[in-house]
Amino acid sequence: MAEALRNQSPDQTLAESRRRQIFLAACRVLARKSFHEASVKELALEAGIATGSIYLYLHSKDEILVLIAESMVGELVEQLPAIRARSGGDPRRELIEMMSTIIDVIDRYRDAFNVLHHEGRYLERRTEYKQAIVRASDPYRSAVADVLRRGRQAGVIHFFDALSAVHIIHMLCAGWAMHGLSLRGIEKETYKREVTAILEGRFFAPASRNRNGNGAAHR
Amino acid sequence: MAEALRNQSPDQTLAESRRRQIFLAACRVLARKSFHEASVKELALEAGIATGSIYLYLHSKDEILVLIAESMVGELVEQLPAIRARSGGDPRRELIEMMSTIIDVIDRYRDAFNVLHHEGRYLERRTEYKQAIVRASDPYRSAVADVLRRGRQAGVIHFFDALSAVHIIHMLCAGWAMHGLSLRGIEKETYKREVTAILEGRFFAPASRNRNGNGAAHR
Amino acid sequence: MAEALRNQSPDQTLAESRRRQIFLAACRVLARKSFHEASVKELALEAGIATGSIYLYLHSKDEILVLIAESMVGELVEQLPAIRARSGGDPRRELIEMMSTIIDVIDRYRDAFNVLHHEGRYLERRTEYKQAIVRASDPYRSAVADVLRRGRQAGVIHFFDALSAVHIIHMLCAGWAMHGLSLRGIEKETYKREVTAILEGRFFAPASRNRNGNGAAHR
Amino acid sequence: MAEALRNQSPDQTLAESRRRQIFLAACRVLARKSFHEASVKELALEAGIATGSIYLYLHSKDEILVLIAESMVGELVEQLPAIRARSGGDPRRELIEMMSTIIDVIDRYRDAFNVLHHEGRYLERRTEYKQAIVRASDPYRSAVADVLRRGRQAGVIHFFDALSAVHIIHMLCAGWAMHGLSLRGIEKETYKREVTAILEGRFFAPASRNRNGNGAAHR
DNA sequence: TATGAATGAGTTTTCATTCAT
DNA sequence: CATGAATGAAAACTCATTCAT
Repeated sequence: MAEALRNQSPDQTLAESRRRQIFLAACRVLARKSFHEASVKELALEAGIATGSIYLYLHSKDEILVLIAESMVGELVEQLPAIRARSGGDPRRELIEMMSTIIDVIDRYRDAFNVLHHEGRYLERRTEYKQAIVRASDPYRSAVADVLRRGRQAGVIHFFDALSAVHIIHMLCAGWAMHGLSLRGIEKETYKREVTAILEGRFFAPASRNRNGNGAAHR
Repeated sequence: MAEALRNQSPDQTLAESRRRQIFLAACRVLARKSFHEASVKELALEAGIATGSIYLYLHSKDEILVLIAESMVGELVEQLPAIRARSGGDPRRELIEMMSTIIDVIDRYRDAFNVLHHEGRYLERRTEYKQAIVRASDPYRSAVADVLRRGRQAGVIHFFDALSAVHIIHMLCAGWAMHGLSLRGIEKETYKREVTAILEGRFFAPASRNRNGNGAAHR
Repeated sequence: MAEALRNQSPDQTLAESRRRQIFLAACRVLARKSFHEASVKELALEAGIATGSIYLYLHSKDEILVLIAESMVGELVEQLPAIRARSGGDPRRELIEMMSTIIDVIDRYRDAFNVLHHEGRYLERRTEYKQAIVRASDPYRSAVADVLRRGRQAGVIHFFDALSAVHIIHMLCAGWAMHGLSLRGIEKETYKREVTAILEGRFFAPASRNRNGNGAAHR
Repeated sequence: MAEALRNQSPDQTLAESRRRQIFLAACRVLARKSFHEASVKELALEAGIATGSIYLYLHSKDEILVLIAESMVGELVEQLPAIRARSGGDPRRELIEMMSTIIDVIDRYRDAFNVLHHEGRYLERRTEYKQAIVRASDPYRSAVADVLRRGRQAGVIHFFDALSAVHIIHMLCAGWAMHGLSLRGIEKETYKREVTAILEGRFFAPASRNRNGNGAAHR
């Protein structure tokens, strides 16, 4: 790593490490309170820096949302090559594995993810942030879209509309983070298995087979 | 209508109609700004009443979230008997129709729904609101859980874990409201068709057919 | 006065009286500290209202400057008809009397005037305030410009450029408020007499009389 | 120049040159924003040094005001001997020439002058700065007072009170810097001519000549 | 019931100044 | 001498809530 940093100015390194510090602090604080309940003062305190120091690394409180997007997408993207390698060329397997990884990342930063998911919608409407948000989340959207496209080309994934399909995949992953009391106590692996089964077509019994009365869950 | 109200005290009638006024005003305001950007003053103005009058019908600003939950769930529940009647006894058809209706309601109050979905999580943590939120959303959760249970009993719907399944169904519906820029321009019906196809098992090609390279989308 | 207010809504009356309260408080506070040293909190406290209440009657702290301009110009304008009546139709006398009154008003709100004079320059550069400042000070500028114009027409006041002349008259009045330590102890009437003498042409001895060595001050 | 500096320690030379750098930077910045809007960071940046380095040459931000006073008065004082020489012994001519030079200096550093003129009043009240401000501006005050005194002795300049007279002369010069929108477009020379004419007694027509209806501007 | 002026705690953000390097 | 990251106090402004009318 020392090697990787050799090309960066010390300032850039410092800034990056401080931004990481702030991101992790935000995740901890957002587990306790909403974005609007959490004051900059509290975020800074949790990050171990002075209130004003936040503004050396961020232009505004709202930019924390951009920081969250960048950090989470970054962690996902890092793992994409390994996922692809593991999938043995089957886009279906690649999609399932990718979703599993997405759920893992979302689970790791669950509360920050929820905040980003909701508040990001308002940020997108403001011209100053729109570009930053889109740029930050693009690698994620693209990766999912790409697997789906390859799956369709190979004839193993079927969908009508690519944008809708990407969004639905996203919602199935996001779902893990978004339950309130209703999913309390469910294991993450249970959730993953359920989602996988749906995508693999085991949710509804086939109409033709219905008469057989084959009621065994998930053949 | 005068007849329908005859059993209620005049006070309850007025209160109900004012709450409806406030709910509809909140929907309009929340289309423009987030819950925290929208002030009570603005909500009252939009509802055509004085700032202070809000507190005659609501205990606090946060209670607007409870009001939103009650109003939306109420509108869904009204239609459940008709859906059931239309489904001809097939829980699969009933589920698809129910989801279509849920998406319609969510679409009608899209912004209020998003706010409720996000902020509700924080409300649930506060003991004063927990009960109210759960009570308000229970008819919705129950209705979905019930169809799934009947579908499983009939052997036509398969899932491992009931809570997860209910939640996933919810997320697939909620997904329609939660897209930001990414789904701009997609028709609601396109989205519904995509979701239905996934539940009906047409998303992944069956493993056996994979080798054939059958690339036709959605057989 | 009760009669004069009969046409105004109570709200307008309340707002006007609160604005007067704030203006007078600002004058007192600005005698102690500069505009930037004086916080809104302190201004409100001095006016006997809560911090936030300032914003019920003013859009921003900067609008206090507009309020000062309006209040001071208002007090001057009230007296213009009487001055004119007293002047017996001689624009020279009218100008001298008008300047005396201006100096009196400036003296009454000396510190507020200094602040307005300085900070107003920055306010003028901001489009949101430019119009308000110009509108507020226009009656003052116009009144001075008008006397000068009439004096020139009557052949009793001589100047090259009207704008410069108005500004110089203003500076001679403003001068009374702007001394720091240097004029400490001088009487206002002494200052007025000095200014009057200059305008009446007694400052420089006429070139022809120079040789006489007539050193008597102000023949 | 190397010769001229031979007597100074190298430190003083560096400090002097840095202070000049800072003064000129302040003039540029104060043309854009007020003293309170201009941050030390911006002043340092404009001067081409680091933020913290300002404090090697100045004890505080407020001391910039003292620096401005010293620098401007210094530039005026340099030219006093030449003015005196040119005036041929007539204090009236000397005063007019001195005012012309003062207006030139003020015009050169117009924005810095305005800031000094206003903020200086608050600095004078603080014991730590009072002496410095008085010491810095004294050569200016004294020079004007001296010409007036000589003019009075020679019987060619008439005034009642010396302090008032000095202040009025100052205000007439300062006036050039202090116009806002009202004097936009007026030439400096027009302004000087107007001021000179007033001091030379051509502003009001003599009472005796009034009847003649002599309306020619400035005989 | 209805109003909306009043409150003051709490928010985000800025910035003069310090000090380790 | 020079730097600029770090500090934390203080500022302007907002707004949920109350209450006299």
